[in-house]
Amino acid sequence: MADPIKAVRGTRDILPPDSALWQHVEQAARDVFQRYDFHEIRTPIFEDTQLFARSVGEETDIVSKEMFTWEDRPRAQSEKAQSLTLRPENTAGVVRAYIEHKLGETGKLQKLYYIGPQFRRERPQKGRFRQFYQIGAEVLGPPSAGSESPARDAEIITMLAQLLREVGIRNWELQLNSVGCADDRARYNQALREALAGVKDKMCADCRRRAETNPLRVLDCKVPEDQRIIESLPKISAYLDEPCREHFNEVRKILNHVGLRYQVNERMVRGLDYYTRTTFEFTHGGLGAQSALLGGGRYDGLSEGLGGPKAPGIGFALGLDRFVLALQSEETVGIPDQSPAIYVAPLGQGMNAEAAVIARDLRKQQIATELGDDTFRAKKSFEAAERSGAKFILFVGENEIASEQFALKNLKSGEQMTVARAEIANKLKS
RNA sequence: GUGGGUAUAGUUCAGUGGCAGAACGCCAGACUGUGGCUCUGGAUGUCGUGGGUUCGACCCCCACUACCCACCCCA
Repeated sequence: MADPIKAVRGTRDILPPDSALWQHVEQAARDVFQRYDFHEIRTPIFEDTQLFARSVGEETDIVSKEMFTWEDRPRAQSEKAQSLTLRPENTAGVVRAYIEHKLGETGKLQKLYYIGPQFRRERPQKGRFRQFYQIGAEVLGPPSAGSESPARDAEIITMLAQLLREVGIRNWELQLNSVGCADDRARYNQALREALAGVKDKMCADCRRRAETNPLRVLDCKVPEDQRIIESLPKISAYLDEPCREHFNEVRKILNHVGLRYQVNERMVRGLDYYTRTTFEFTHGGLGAQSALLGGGRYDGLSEGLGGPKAPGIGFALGLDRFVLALQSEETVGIPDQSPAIYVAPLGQGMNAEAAVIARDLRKQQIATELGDDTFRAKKSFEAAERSGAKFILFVGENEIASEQFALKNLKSGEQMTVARAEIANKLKS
């Protein structure tokens, strides 16, 4: 026999009953988004490779080594070959759609959310997959619509805290930072580079390398011996210009006022080039090394970088895979019960047809119903009913059909009653 | 891309250089209209793949593959 085909590395199947947990998170997100006036956008799963190169950044790990990219060969003389890429994140696609459909011309603030798979060709580990799922939201629009306001930053972060609460994740921490505008970051990068030149020889091998390639990454180092040196390096806050400083202060002021706990972490570094000003990350203790539950930030120059109008924005992406892991690590949250309310058991020859009518009618009345078949004895029906998780079992036999009175039994309590055909649904609802 | 760990029944896992195991689960019967208990019986399988050592390898050696964890990076 030929070798069976398996799911490719870094991909997986989400099976019942786990899929119920995924639906629970997705539903909670849609509910919260609705209340904050966010609306769903669905963008393509693959895009022109250039979209990600120009937004996420050519030099980032994501673009330089983690994308699934292929050449789409021309199929007619008139077609040109095009480099396509499975989306490694969704913000670029949303901003592309914003530009393409001239959403800025409406003058209205766009508040958009998405739910869907993303793809990065990384080595899989706990909480990290090659096909993974993100829920995200973006607020963007022309500055006249208020897109630049710190109120938007605070609103998004407040919404996330509410989402976490409603999903049932308790054990989280919020870290906040401002990376300033492009000029601020350039000056800070320069300052870091100079400061590191003197001390990097005393640091770990990774830091020595990062001091050259990407000084910001040094701040992320976890080697204990390096921490004192890192503490002595210049802080980003000292390099923010006045408008950026004020913006960040206002975000913090609002968050303080709504009573959200957070930590300013000047060492929090995010790996996408488009972030400006506010950046944030919610972390969770139950996730192993990949502790970031969700992350996001402001991207005031992204639209222009993609050839669009000025359209400041802020957004986030949360890792659905990691949300589910976090939920599973907090024992208080169980898998939602999706079992049927009733198991309809035909008893004896020729009862399948009668049972099918009853099951159809129950389902019409919004009762989740499982239907057996008449190859089973009564005992087998009970066993199948138990396995289905149904709370009730209904027997459909010759006696019942003749009398129009049905035996309805509560599988948990053992209580049994006789009910008329028309009353079955009512009994279940009561 | 680098490092470490693991690979035996549907699942969780024991195991020994000489017959392939347990628990749970599954199937059948006792028991063809009222179960959950019990009893009896049954099937669990390329011991990840390929090679080597050996009279003999699931076990020792080598290679490969897959999965897990970590680095890196991120959600």
